[in-house]
Amino acid sequence: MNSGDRPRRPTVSDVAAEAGVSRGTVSRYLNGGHWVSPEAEAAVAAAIRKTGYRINPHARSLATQRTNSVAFLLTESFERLFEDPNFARLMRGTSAALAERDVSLVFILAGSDAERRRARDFITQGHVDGVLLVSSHAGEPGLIEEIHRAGVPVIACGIPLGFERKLGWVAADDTTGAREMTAHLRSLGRTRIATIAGPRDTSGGIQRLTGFREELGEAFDADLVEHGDYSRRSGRAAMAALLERAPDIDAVFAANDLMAAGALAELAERGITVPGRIAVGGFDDAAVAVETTPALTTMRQPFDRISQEMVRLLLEVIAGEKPARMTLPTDLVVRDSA
Amino acid sequence: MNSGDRPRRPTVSDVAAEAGVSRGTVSRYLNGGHWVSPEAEAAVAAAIRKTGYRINPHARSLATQRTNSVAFLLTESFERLFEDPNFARLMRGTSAALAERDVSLVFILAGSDAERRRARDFITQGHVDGVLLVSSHAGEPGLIEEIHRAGVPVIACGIPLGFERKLGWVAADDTTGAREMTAHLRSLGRTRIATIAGPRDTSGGIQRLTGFREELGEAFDADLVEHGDYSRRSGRAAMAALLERAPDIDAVFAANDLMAAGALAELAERGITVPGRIAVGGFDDAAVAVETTPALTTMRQPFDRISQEMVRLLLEVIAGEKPARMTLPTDLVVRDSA
DNA sequence: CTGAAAGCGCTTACAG
DNA sequence: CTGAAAGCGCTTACAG
Repeated sequence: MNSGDRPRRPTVSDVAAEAGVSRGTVSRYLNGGHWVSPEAEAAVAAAIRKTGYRINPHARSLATQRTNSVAFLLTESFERLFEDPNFARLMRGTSAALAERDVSLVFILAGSDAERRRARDFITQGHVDGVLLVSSHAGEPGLIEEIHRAGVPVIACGIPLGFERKLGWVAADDTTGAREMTAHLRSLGRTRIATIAGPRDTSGGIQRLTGFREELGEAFDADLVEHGDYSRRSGRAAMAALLERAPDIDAVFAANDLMAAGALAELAERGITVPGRIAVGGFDDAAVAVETTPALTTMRQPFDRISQEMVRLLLEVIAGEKPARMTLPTDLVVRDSA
Repeated sequence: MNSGDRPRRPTVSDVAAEAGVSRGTVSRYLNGGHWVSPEAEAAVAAAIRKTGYRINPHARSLATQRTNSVAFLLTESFERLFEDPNFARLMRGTSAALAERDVSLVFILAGSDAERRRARDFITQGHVDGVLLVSSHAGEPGLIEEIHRAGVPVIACGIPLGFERKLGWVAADDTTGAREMTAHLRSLGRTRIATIAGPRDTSGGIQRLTGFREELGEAFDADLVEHGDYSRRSGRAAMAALLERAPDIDAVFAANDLMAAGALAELAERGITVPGRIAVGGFDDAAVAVETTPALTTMRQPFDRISQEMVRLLLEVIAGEKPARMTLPTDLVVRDSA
């Protein structure tokens, strides 16, 4: 630490001396209080109060081989982090779930190669007990591979392409969700349904497109598919492209709400009514869904549940169990756009 | 860690044995390579490669009493973090500056009481060598006090109200910046200049208002002051209130760009031309400044410089020096709104 | 330049 | 229920 004149921090030995017990007893008190008599317990508690003792996490980690902290690893850029609200929801959800169990969360952003290298070093060095892997893109197989090979427990958010069998994960049922939205659009009498799909290197992007295609069956028209990168801007561009190509479309399923919002902006600019002439459906039920005009009809992803399960599964793996996989259902939320 | 069948991680002893040197030599190699012969160096390097040795950070921290990591402590809610882009810029800037010196950053959000308690425990327990304190509000004197009392080095971003003498900090020259913007507005011939001030419990809010008042001198009219909380919405509401109270204002200085953007939205809705009838000036030069219509004239805060200096000063304090304070100038950026 | 040894502050069988 | 002792994996004077 800093200034040399800072008094030495009290240790278990100081507490033990003060309480008139052994260090072992103090340690037992610190770790749940099992096998310590009421008298000893009281004495130790008083001694801790009196000395102002604080446990030294490094000494403890060295002895236990545990850090009691996990990493939230986001392989995205700063820009994406702040643009896509889903990340914030996952951060908040996992952070809360972890707090309840008293394990701390260290947040790691690895958008560039240099950052990925540092993240790999940090994680494989043993700074954390496990990692919550959050990133839509399949990218960084190298990073994930190295973390996995180092034996560090990992639970991914969404299906980690290329690692679906090796890692545990919890994902929303994208295929079924996409089918449900598509069916909803058809139930409205729409027949020329287009989709603004997500990135091809994300499981969500792939599966939502699959669900869309499956539900449409014979009615599926490859010309009515345009890909975006989940950003608002890309949704707007995709909508424009779709309109040029097929002016007769009467509905659009966007693979996330941000792109749906972009599409809505493009339609508004062109004076095309929603849902009058074109119905629009999104995915996520992000905050933006209620801020657009008209408000978005969308598929709700259970982010809180996803966060909780990720934490639960990760803690299980850390405790020595084999990694589990979990798929959670989504819900149709009907608002005004479709 | 987890599965009991994971092979034991190699230690310095393994490397030493492999290289045919002592553990001390391996350690010296690991810490800069001073006082180790070229032969020993080569042998150790080879042994590390062969064994796949990774340093154990906890053992090292226990021995050195250093963690080689610092905290980025943000006493704001998740909502604010994602709404105010300044936080993201500071995160990125400090993160980059720290990466260069190979110290890691642990990000801590302490918006609620429970989170503040956890943050305090984490920090005073010795998980990090120091903290970069980022939060506009004076709030949490308790948290700051306890961290300070525990002897943990702290450098604040902006002047930490109540701790301006105790902690080191680096701040933009808010008073001068506000004066400059106000002078710019007057130079445009505006005479009824209002301000949407920042929160009263932030040094930025206070000082930008002070600069505004000082520059106006006799012309200052307390009726033309409305306070916001730095959010876009509050800027819009403040603009509306100002207009109700004084329909004749011909210029507005908003204490940050987000509020300026809110004000612009309100003016647009009322069909009031900018800068035609009312000129609008902001503060920050955030990304939003070039996205509004018209583009915002604003005071640029040197966030990159602020980030770098914060890191430099914190590392100094950690190294044992007394905390320094630093005020950085801002620059007028003239665009279209004033 | 190098090695032996002590020390950093905990935890955890083990014996009692 | 409790204490003595070993061990976790490094670093750092110290002596050579």
